[in-house]
Amino acid sequence: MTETQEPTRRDQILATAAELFAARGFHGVSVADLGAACGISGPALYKHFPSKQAMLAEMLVSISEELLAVGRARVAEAAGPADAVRALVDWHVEFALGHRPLIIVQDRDWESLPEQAREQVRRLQRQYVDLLAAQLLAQRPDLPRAAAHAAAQAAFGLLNSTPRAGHAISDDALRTLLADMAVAALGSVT
Amino acid sequence: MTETQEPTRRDQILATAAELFAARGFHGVSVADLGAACGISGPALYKHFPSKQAMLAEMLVSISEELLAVGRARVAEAAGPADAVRALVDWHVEFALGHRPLIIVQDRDWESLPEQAREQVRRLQRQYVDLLAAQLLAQRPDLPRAAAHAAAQAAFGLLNSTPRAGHAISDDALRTLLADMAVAALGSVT
DNA sequence: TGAGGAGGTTAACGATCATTAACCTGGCCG
DNA sequence: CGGCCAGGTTAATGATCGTTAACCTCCTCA
Repeated sequence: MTETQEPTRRDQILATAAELFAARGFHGVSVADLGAACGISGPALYKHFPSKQAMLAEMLVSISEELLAVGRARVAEAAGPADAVRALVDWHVEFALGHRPLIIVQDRDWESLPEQAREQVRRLQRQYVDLLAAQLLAQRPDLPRAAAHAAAQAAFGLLNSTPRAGHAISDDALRTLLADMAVAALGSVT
Repeated sequence: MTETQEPTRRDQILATAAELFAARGFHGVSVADLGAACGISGPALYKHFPSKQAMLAEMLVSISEELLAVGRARVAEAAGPADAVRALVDWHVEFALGHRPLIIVQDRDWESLPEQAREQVRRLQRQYVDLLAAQLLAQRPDLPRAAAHAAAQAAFGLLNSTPRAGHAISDDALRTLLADMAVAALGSVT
């Protein structure tokens, strides 16, 4: 019952789609390209997804949901605000390093989503940023809310620079480098 | 001789193009849209630019050149590495706040550039990041080059989160918030 | 056995777009 | 005066692309 599901065909398609979208942009990949990369061709994708936009929507909604859900769980487990900040940063950098293409697509191509999914993703992302902002406010109650929100957003901007980086540095080194930088940046907010 | 040139028609077109590209993405703006936003219509743009891609190229190459040139000047004026880091961060945040659309377009749509311009922008951006990385290395000679480079890139990722922020916070407050965060983040790199 | 659906295929359609063609117009200069 | 050219216009072109249609072929299972 709790065994891990083997990856379905849809998941494989989504994974290669994420890589192609990350590399060339949503509009830079045709369904023919995408099909070819999956070993099938063009219109066969429509047996699995109703449209090209639906693929983008599915991948972006699901990662936004996962980021938020796990983020909330980590905050709940934390001993206090400082602990929670560290936990959120660690979670985000762990996710970003493990899913580089998705991170790239999420902050480059979210505007190509259909209206409904775009709103959903925006709402999830906003809740996710607010999760971090709330911990900053818990630490420094006199911090203006707008400043806390901007600081949280800036921290994620730092962490999301990850996937664009070359591979001249090991993942482990990059992980601690980025996490330390983000925590230091957030610590400087008064 | 040294008087400031009045903005030419081309510049006005580039400015509105930057705003439209930032709002909807390079592929999300048709030449008809862009013409309409300029008060002329569609093909008239070809009296000023040889192609739509050429507009993108001109704006991205020129801002990359300006960022690098001024960045070098600020470093040259600086008293030492720590001073240079602060100067580079201040310069970048000043530029980013003053040219939000260009910053958005630069890191979202640079892949839509024609081959030649893309290489040129990549080279300029790399030199710009190296400018900051070099100051970090001057401060901490035993820092691995790859780590310095990654740290510099992360700092710019933080600063470039600026333009996407809502306007709930004043530009002045945002300027110092981001600059302090970036400096703190860079200071944490050992 | 044989019906049916899941998952392919290729061909065609319709829309959108960047770009070009062909043409117009008003102001500047010889 | 008269021609030219900078800077517009609208209409046509050609390519690309997402999507649909029509058809095929196993595999499953009653």
